[in-house]
Amino acid sequence: MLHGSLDALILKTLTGGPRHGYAIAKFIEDTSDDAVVVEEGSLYPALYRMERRGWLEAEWGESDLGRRAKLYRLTRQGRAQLAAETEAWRLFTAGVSKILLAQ
Amino acid sequence: MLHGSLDALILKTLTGGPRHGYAIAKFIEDTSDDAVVVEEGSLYPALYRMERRGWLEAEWGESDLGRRAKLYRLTRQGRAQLAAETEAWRLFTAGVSKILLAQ
DNA sequence: GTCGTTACCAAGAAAGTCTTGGTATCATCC
DNA sequence: GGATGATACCAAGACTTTCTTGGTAACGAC
Repeated sequence: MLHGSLDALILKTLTGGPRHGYAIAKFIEDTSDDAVVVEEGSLYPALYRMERRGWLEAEWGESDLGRRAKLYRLTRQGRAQLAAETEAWRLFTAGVSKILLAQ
Repeated sequence: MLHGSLDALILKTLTGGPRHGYAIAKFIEDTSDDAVVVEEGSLYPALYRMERRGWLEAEWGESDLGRRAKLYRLTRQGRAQLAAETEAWRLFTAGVSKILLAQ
């Protein structure tokens, strides 16, 4: 259950430099202490979608272990999208918290 | 964009006593300062779904203004569901925040 | 030589939400 | 007296995201 936050999480992960899909998922899971789990069936469609929209660019390269991997990096549009989604997320969760966590 | 939080928001709203659909939506919008907007096309399907699952019970009655309205109230199962969803939401948003709001 | 990890991809199903439309009553304002 | 806005409900279908399940392949460890 990613609740529409996956795009922002991927974009944010890539602010640390280019990464391949598998590494992005691992970063999100590790950093969130497994509170956020990214299934591959969610991850790759999200990457294609975001590349198609111009938020990411991909090229084939190698992983740290020397294996074939597709490396994604942020575009300028991706950075703008991240800023917008982060602010929207902040506002939305603040609104939900006012209701859900009251009392 | 409700990101799967609508069920929990409705359940929480009903802890304040029985309300009809329109009043639930207004409460959520007002309490969140319009950060969370509930479209009717999202609201009513959610209410049916939750009634079908035994989280809510409905009966016809009157609104504050004396108009015909269907009043929903929480069941015991609904309370349990609210507790579970609230905790899941808390954990999930904490995980997302660790990534998205870092730096 | 099987298992776990790394790495990618495809197809279809499921779920939730949104869009658009409809019904009806009542109060207010021009 | 007619339009508008608010209150209150409902239906149908489209859309998007996510999940499930399956597949390919290479590598190391046991």
